[in-house]
Amino acid sequence: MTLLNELKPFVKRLRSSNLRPTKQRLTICKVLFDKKETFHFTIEQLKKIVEKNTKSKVSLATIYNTVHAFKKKGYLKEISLQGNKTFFDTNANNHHHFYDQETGSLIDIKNEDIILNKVPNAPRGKKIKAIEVTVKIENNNHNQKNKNY
Amino acid sequence: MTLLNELKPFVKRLRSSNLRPTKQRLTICKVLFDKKETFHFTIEQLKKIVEKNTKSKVSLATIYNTVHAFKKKGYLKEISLQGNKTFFDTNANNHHHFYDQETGSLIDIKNEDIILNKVPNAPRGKKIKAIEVTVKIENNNHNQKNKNY
DNA sequence: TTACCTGCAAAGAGTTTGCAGGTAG
DNA sequence: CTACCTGCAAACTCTTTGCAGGTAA
Repeated sequence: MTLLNELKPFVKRLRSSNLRPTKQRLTICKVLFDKKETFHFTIEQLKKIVEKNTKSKVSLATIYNTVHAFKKKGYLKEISLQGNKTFFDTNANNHHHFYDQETGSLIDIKNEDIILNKVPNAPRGKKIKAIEVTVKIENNNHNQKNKNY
Repeated sequence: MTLLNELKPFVKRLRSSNLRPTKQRLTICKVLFDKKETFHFTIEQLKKIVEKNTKSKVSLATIYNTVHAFKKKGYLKEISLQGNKTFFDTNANNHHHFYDQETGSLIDIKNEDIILNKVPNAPRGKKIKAIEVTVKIENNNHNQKNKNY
């Protein structure tokens, strides 16, 4: 395939992870990593975006394969949320989120905007691997709405 | 049915929630609320415990119905975790957890053991509904083990 | 009697897997 | 040529729903 310059870093990244740089994977890389802001997605959403980019269908299995490979390599992080859908985050560092359950939207919280002043000791025989804070948000007028029920 | 004294509070609780105190629901109540410590469970786990208690089968649909009714009433809380299974917690107050992903076990963190010193402002038009901290833990020797891979 | 509840089975939603054909190296 | 990858469909897991028969009030 034609190797555009903009794709070279992704080819390199894939190669160094023992993943062949296929057309599908390069598009997924471009969607995921070619942006300044981190971004949050479900498998279904990613599939739609990738298909819009390539203007052709991509198999669900390929999306799952690639996302899981990237997760294993540490390029993506799976996010803990209520509900059945799995969210992923292109910011693989430990950080925190706002979560609006009504809309399903996720927003990064800058690390300096949350300060944990006290952290418990891990249970015997265990150690702390990561700390994740989820700040659940809702519309300002939520209570008023609820008064009708 | 025979109304044992120990069940009376549950009958009352169910009645006040407009739920009929059936045999199944009373057993579920006993399993969930008749203990000093809070407890964490999946639907599947609760089903097994309830069946052991009643020494008879209970329908999955009944477990789901009842757990969701209790959640709506505020007796149970759904917990945010990675993965496909939904966990519930008999401690419906806002509090935090240790989560060991290797074993799937959840442990409450006492509220005073986590102090958030700084909390971000909610995005425009939104307000904070709850803050949940998940402290992911793993075995102490986890890194050593991984050195083999 | 009436409204509600249970159990079963079917249906849904999200995810994973097996395999035949295709592609990178 | 060989190992790996893609796409499709089937399978799986967890959850929800529809409905007939049963139970509380």
